[in-house]
Formats: sequence, structure tokens, C-alpha cells
Amino acid sequence: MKRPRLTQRDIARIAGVSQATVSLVLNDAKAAAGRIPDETRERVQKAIRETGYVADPIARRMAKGLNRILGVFTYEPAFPSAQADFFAPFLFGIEETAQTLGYDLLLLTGAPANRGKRRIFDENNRLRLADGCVILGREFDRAELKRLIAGDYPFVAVGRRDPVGGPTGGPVPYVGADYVTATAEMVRRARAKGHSMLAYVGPSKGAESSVDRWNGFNLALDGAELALHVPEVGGKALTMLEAIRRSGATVAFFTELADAVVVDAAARSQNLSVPGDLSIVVLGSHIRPMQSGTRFTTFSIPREEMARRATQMLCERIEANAAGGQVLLACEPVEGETLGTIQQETDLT
Amino acid sequence: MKRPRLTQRDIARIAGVSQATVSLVLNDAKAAAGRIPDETRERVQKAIRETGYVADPIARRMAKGLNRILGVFTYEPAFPSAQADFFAPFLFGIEETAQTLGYDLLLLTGAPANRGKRRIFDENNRLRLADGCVILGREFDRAELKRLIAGDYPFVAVGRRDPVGGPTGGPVPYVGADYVTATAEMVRRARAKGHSMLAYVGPSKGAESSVDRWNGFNLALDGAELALHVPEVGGKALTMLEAIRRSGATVAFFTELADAVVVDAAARSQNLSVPGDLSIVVLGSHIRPMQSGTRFTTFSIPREEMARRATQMLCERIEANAAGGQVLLACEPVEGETLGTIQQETDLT
DNA sequence: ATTAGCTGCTAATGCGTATTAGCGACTTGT
DNA sequence: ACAAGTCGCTAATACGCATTAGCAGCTAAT
Repeated sequence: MKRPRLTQRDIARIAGVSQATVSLVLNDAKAAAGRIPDETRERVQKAIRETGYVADPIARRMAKGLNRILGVFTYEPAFPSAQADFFAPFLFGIEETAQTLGYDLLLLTGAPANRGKRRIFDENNRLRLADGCVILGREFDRAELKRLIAGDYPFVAVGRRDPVGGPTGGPVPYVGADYVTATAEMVRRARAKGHSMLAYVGPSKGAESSVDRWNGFNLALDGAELALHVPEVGGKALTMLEAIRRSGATVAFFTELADAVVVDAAARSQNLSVPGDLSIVVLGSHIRPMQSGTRFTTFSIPREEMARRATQMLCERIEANAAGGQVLLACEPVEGETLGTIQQETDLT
Repeated sequence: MKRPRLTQRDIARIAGVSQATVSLVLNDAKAAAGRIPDETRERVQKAIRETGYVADPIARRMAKGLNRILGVFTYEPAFPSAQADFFAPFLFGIEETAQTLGYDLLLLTGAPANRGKRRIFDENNRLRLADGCVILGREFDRAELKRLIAGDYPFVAVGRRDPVGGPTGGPVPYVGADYVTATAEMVRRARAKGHSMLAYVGPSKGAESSVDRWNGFNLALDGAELALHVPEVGGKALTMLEAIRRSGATVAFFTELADAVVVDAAARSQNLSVPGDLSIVVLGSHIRPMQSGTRFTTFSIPREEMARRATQMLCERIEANAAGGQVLLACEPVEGETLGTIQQETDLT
């Protein structure tokens, strides 16, 4: 029952040649030197056909060093429904590009190690099964990032990452979204509509994407007042709403769509009009039909494109031993219908 | 720049021991015999820590034969938006189980070979990178299936598959959904509501899932009349609707949700009431909020569960060298609101 | 006739790890 | 004191393939 796997040696024996010859026939055209006559070649191929032999990709990789596989590492599970909408567009883009470039995908789904956190440098790190690796996830473990940069393993991050310090440090190859510019543009639009008391719901530090939004926000504030800053995300809708109202803010910026959705709902349930009584801006979302009825004012994050570019960059790193750069893609503003105009003084003209 | 990768030999040199010792330290507890004193062990681990060495998973697999990776092969690309809703639940389930059982996932995204069709036994078959493989997709290439069955590579199909004939043939290990029973139940419900003229839109042959639906349908017909059979899927909405109306059918069974959606829309746009004037039954769909407003009468396919069970079965095949069986999971009827009651003769009582 | 060159193949080696047999230096038992 | 173990480690090998050096047999050139 446990028939040992067919190897080139078996084929060689059947065809009456040596293992080396079998390998040469398989890798065909490349060996321009010492050509193999058609007669022999045919004999070997016949044996292969009849036995259904296929080369072991592991051994192949072992001998050659590359196997045309791209790894995809996610710090969070890639598929769970909760994250699905977040990761799916990235995966779409990666798969598309990988397929075009003739690579297979290896999804690293390592069991969460100690403390429930996933780690790249686990005791059994499987990264090297792939020629290189795309890394997804909001937060990148800095220690691991440092090791990656110090090492010679090709990788590209999706999302901007701060450079790594230290003697072995350096810039991180990434393809990210330009949250600074996009957020600043949102603030500018709000200001143009007369808003001067702004609320911000979202962290000001932590992941690069958070910091970038916060920086973009402050960059464009330009005299307007930050009436309220709620650094915690995922709070209670009524609490958030009340705080915003009390602060006197006329527009609230949310880093999390989920927060915006619940606050929007809470406002409406209190007979507050959005954007009549309160404007809402969401700092980034994917270009897809929202399940929530409200069409928020926001900007779209080009997730597929980010993934495509990152994958491409990775392949260049692998194939041409290129260094990999830092790319920021622009986010497209989405007009939506939750950013209103503020009237000066008078209630009704 | 192209620093050669760190190997156990390097660690051995640094720690002043042999490569074998390093390997023994790494694989730790297993080697009960010939224990290694803590002093030496510590020396080796220090070297590992300081250099950041990680064992090469390829070489590991080469030496040991297994690497705790499950392959996932799909005949269609797994992520493209179009298929997303179809594959996503399977992937959820597979990832979940894989993670629980401590396996990584390898998504086989091979470039489409000749004629644009994906093949398992490509010139560079990467299946063997994984210890075993889950196979997804509506249609399974019979020739490839035959080779798989004949070979010793562990795999499990998601979805029922007919046994393979021939000397090396046999049953196919799978976890599928019981479309026969589920479809028959739908027909029975329609009949119980007075329907006796039925239309069927969907193929009667081809993939096992199609055949099963068709068989279940006929099984429960029981004297009722098949007023119309449209074997083509994805036809024009108005054409389908008209054919159904002309046939005198009072209820239409669709194998494809998409067809049902457009015919439903067409009917409503013609001021036909669903289910007042025409009942619609969809033969299977996923338990998720439909984008279409209509809540169809249908049955839910337990996709996540199928994937979980298949993954589990695969792991048993790998670890215990089990044979793998044939499992059919039940589909849950979904009441919906598109199956109405037929009044006898009288229009209004 | 000797050398040079070509053709058609094979032996040998390396890739990085896991594993096993076994060796030298001790310790223990009798 | 000698056999029989135990301890701590290493040499050697296998895994399946790609690749290189090179060998034998031949032909063509000098």
C-alpha cells in the first residue's frame, strides 16, 4: 500500500539511462551543451509518460534554490469572516499578479504561538518554503521586521512601514496608501464647507496607518479647532455620540468604518440628521457596496492595486535581486452624503 | 550583500560542536537516547539566539518527508471577486481547521496551462510541497482524478465525486453536500403547496452536483409534470421568464442563484407577483445576507462545515494513513418567501 | 599517426537537515 | 582488573534533484 514514490532513478532504470540523463531530459532546452539525441530523449519521455512521474518540488527547490512560490504572511488569520472584507481585496490582487507572473501562493497560517500572537520567526519558520513573501496586517512586529531587514530574505510589506533603526537597519520595502494626503484632503473639504470644530475618533499613535491619518488631519487643521479626540476605537455608540455633541464639533472623523456606522445609526435614532446636525467623515474604506445604507463621505483605499504593486515589487526583488522601494498610492476621495455645509450664525436665511 | 544563508554547520562551528548536535538540540526532547548535557545545549542555543538562525523548512521536509502543510487546489482562481462568495466559505473552513490542527496552507494558484485550463499534473506539479491536498471546484478533471486515485498522494475533495473506474480506480475521498435529498425536499414542499407544473432551469448532466440536483428533483416529482427544462444556465432573463410562463409552470427551480435573481427581477418588472403569479425555488445557496432584496426559498449548503470536515479527513489520511471516506452533509431548508400556495380552480375564495 | 574536437552519456557532488550507528572516555559491578 | 554499561558526542548517510567535470568512443584535421 505504501508504495515508495517514483524518483528519477526509477525512470532512469526503466529507460536504461542514468539519473542525470533523466534530469537533463526534464530540464530540456537549457542544457545546450552535450545534447541528447532524440532517440534517447524519447525513450526517457516514454518512461515518464507511462509511469506518470512528476519531479518532487521539494527536492527541486533543494537543488536549485528557487521554486517560484510567493509566501503571504498575515498577522491575523486571512479568512475569518470578520476580517474577510479587509484582506480579501489584498488577496485578490496578490493572486492575480502571482498568477500572471507564474508564481504559486503559499499562505502562512501558522498556529498562533505563545501569547496568541503570530510570529514570523517561529521555531518552525516556513517562510523559506517560498522564494519571497508579501506581508499583510495592520501592525508589524518591530522586532521581527528588524530581523527581516537584517536578513537576506526578500519580502515586501503592504502598507507603509517606518524605517528600521540600528546598525543593520534601513528602509522597509513597501507599497502603501497615502493616508496623510487623503486625510488632509478630507479635512480641507470639511473646512471649505464651513466646519471649524472637528472631532477625531481614532488613535494618534500605534500602527503607521494610524499615525499617518492623524498627521494628515493635523496638517490640514490650519486654525480649526480639534474639539474632541477619542483615541479609543470600538467604543459605545451613545457614549461617542454624546461626547461629540457636547464638544461642539460639527463634524466627526472616524478611522474605523464600524465606529462611524454605529454613531451614524445612534444619531439617526435620536432624530439627529446626518449631515444636517452632524457631519461624518470616514478615513478610508474599500470601494465596495457598503452593507450599511449610509453612503459615507470618505476616501477609497486602493487595496487591490497596492497588493498588485507589492507582488510585482517582490518578484523583482527575487528575480533581479532588486532592492525594493517605498511606494505610496493615492486614495480617491468619495463624495458620499455625510459631509454637510455649516451656515454662519443664522439658522435659516 | 549576498550573504549565504546560515546553516546548522555555522551554528555548529560557533558553538564548537558538530552539525548533528545542533540538529539534536533543535529537535530536543525527541531524542531520549544519548542525552545532551545542559551546558552544551545552552551553548548551542546561545549561538542560535545570537545569530537568529532558523532551520530551512525545505531541507527539513527533504529529510523528514512531512512538513505540516496542506495544499488547497482550485480549478478556478480562488480569489477573483466573481467567485469570491463561492470559495470564501470553503477557505474559511479550511483555514480554521488547518490552524487548529497546526497546519499551514499552500494555495495552488498555478498559471493556467495550455488551453487556459488548470491542471494538477502540470509539468511542474507543486502538490508535493504539501503533505496532502484539499481540492475545490465544481468540475473535477476525470483524468487527473484517476491519476490521483492511482497514486499515493493524500487528498480529499470538497463535493461529491463519482468513483473512478479502471484497474487502479476506486471511490474518491470526499465531503459533499446531499443535494439529492435537499432538492427532493424542495420539490415535495412545492407539491404540498399545490404545485404540479414545475420548471427546471439548470443542467441535468455534467458535474456531480448538477446530476444530484437533477436526480433529487425527479425522485420527488411523483406524478407532477416537468413543464419545462432549460438546461442552459446564465440565459437571458426575459427569455427564461417567457418560456416558463408559456409552459404553464407555476414554480421554477433554479440551480443558479444568479438566474433566479434576474428572472425574479424580470417578473416583478412585468408586474408579476412572486410568489403570487410565479413561485421560485433556488437549489442551494450560502447562508449569508443576499445582496438581492428577495429572500428566496432554497436550502443552505453547509460550505464551512464541508471544508472543515474535508480538512479533518485529509489530516487523518496524512497522519494515520487512513483511507478517507465518503461523507454527505445535509442541507438545511430555508423557508424564504418565494414559494407560494396554488389555489385550485377558483381565483378568489 | 597523432592530436584535437565532438558526441553522448555518467559519476560524483552539493543543497541543509534528520537520523542512526558507533566511538572514546568514563563509571559501575563483580 | 576486566567486562559491561552509560554518557556525550560525531561521522556517515539518506532524502531527490540539478549540475559539473569528465570519460569513452568516434571523426576530422594536421
